[in-house]
Amino acid sequence: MTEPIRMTGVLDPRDGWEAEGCPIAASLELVGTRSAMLILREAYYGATRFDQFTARTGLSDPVVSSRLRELEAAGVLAREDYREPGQRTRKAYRLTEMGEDLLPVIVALQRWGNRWLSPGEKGATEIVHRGCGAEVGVRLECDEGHPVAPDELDLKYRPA
Amino acid sequence: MTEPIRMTGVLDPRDGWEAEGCPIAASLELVGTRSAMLILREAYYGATRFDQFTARTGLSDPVVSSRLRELEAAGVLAREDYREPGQRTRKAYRLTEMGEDLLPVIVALQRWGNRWLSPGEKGATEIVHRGCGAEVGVRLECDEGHPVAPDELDLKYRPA
DNA sequence: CGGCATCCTTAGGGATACTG
DNA sequence: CAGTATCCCTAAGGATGCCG
Repeated sequence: MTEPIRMTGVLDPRDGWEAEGCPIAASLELVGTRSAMLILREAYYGATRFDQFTARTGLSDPVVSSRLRELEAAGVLAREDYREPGQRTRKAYRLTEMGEDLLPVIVALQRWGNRWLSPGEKGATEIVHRGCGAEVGVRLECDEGHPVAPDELDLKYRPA
Repeated sequence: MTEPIRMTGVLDPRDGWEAEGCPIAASLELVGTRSAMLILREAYYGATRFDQFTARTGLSDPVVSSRLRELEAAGVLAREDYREPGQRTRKAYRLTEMGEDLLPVIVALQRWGNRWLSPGEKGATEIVHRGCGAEVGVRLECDEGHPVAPDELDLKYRPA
């Protein structure tokens, strides 16, 4: 065990972040459920139709129905009609830019689960770099393009 | 909206990943609750004592108690006694290596929430690179050190 | 201060059945 | 195929109270 990551720059811990202002809490309100995450996982894996989501997640119809509508309302998914030549109209759920931007969260969870919770290497999946074949993870980087170590983080609070 | 991220390399979608083998699902079993994430957030922000976790997360005592024990049992946190000179013994919860390794998940959620859910810029927090001051996010990278674009991902299934 | 036991409420989620 | 409505069960979480 190493030293805990230290974040500075907040005067009083009670000043604000634990409330609704916290973007982490806000994110969790929307995608913090198991069902939402599993549906997003399948969206990244290429699912677009209702029955694909139910079959591949193992979630029940009503749950998938609710989550899809919530995610659509929030702007994470977009529902569109599409018609292949000679086929009838179908519904497709596609990731929006907002939805795609969540990919690192899923990749980070995947990587962490594989590293620390893998039930004896069996039956697990791996996300790899196409071509290169190496497993893909996630790395801290600031908007200036610098790689960031865990102990170089500051927490900044923007008061209202 | 752009094209969905495509993952290839799995023959039959039903072949395995949706079940217990999925490391994402496994991760969610452990840290997929709001309370677990908020407690981890505070651990990264420097909290170590019981009352810090309750005060800063707004969670009730019993919930904090349960989550702390679960996270400790799983190896994410370690409980240790410490004694400052002249003080009585106190309990401290510290992140293990396994726990620190989850940091990218929290940072990714924070960044996503800030970008897409920000409630009007007010009262929110930001994680910045110390010194440089730029906001910190997360970036896909493979074990070979290559930066990875979202459309360069392959899903690999390792059967039992 | 640092918790756990108890009780209660609500949100997550499954089963079944029904509609366009 | 693509859902919705209803019903029910379980897990998440708050309030209160007690105890070392």
